[in-house]
Amino acid sequence: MKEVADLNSQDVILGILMMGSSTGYEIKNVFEDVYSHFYNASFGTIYPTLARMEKQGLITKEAIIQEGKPNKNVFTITEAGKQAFLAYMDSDIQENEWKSDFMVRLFLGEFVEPERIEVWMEMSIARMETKLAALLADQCKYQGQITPTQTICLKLGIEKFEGQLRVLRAELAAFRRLSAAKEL
Amino acid sequence: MKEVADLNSQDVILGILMMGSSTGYEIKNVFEDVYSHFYNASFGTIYPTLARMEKQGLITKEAIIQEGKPNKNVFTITEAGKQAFLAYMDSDIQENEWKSDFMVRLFLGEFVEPERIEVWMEMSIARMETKLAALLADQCKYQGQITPTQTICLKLGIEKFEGQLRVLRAELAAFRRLSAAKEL
DNA sequence: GCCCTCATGTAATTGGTTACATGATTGT
DNA sequence: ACAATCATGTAACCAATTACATGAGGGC
Repeated sequence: MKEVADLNSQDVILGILMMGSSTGYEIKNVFEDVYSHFYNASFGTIYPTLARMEKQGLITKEAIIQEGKPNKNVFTITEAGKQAFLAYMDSDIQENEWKSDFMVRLFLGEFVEPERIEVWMEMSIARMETKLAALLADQCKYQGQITPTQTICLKLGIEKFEGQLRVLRAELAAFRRLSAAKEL
Repeated sequence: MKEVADLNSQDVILGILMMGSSTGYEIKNVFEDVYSHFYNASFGTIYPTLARMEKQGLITKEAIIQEGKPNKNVFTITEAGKQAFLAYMDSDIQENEWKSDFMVRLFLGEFVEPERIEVWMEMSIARMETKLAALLADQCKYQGQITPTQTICLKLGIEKFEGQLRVLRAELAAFRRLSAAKEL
């Protein structure tokens, strides 16, 4: 038996449902939008989890028949679900987990040509710029209508990308100067 | 069948073994030391992976009999292993994956009392301070003997924690002012 | 007496991913 | 024609975690 439950999709979905009833499809959108820089889950996780939660009585399902669009199932949290959510909020906070293929490569950079490393860094910068832009857009979009703690989340995300970009840009420039100097 | 292989322990272990022969126990230490802010793996992953890799001919095992200490198995990368490593380095870089229980809670902060949020933030700050201190210590310890790209990794890690700490400290102070104002 | 370091390994479980399957409607 | 949006779900697979098992030596 597992002694300390770590962060799982059920708890996060419970949290999303605390903010209002929702469908599996909408939950996926939430994960891709605001949640994207601190959690994620696929349809293959969301739908079976929702089904299990309903069986456990944590949520209820209401089928909505739509015209011109596929029917959908709206899930609502129950009293038991709210208690499960509160139990999660009461549990110890698990450590952040963070896996970066880019940083693994960078760490092993000595085994590839410098040009490759430059390309990696450029790609990484481009990816982060895209994500930063998305967060900045979110900040404008949701301005005034999100809670104070949600604002902190957003700021933390923005700072993360801005900081990484700052370092990466400076290091890429330095790296290029070094390569240029070697070629002479 | 999986079309795009994502970051896995085998590739990372291959990379560690490129830097020199090592035991499972030593690899675990590497994960807990320098790698800790961008990758991690437990003994339950390391030993079975090493065994599989040996069977596949990617590495060779040499048993070392020690006195006063348990015997150990030193693994060395083979030619086939080097090729597998290079194939990994040639593959597309996977997106960073990042799950933060702390940020999930923060996002759902409206459902708990403000005092709880303060405690969470304080805890998070303390944890990050510890990790930052470790990285700063690494920077001194390995100064001059790590590769340029490894230095970038270290800087990226330091910046990450410093940035998060900056935001968190400022927001905690603001949060406290808000709470104090409400109480009057 | 107790815990830490050194050192390796297995077994049970599980949480999650990818790929597949289906299908109407709307926009380019 | 083609792709995207809306919408739900299953099946096969697997990578990884936790807990357990073992055991000597050194420091407190």
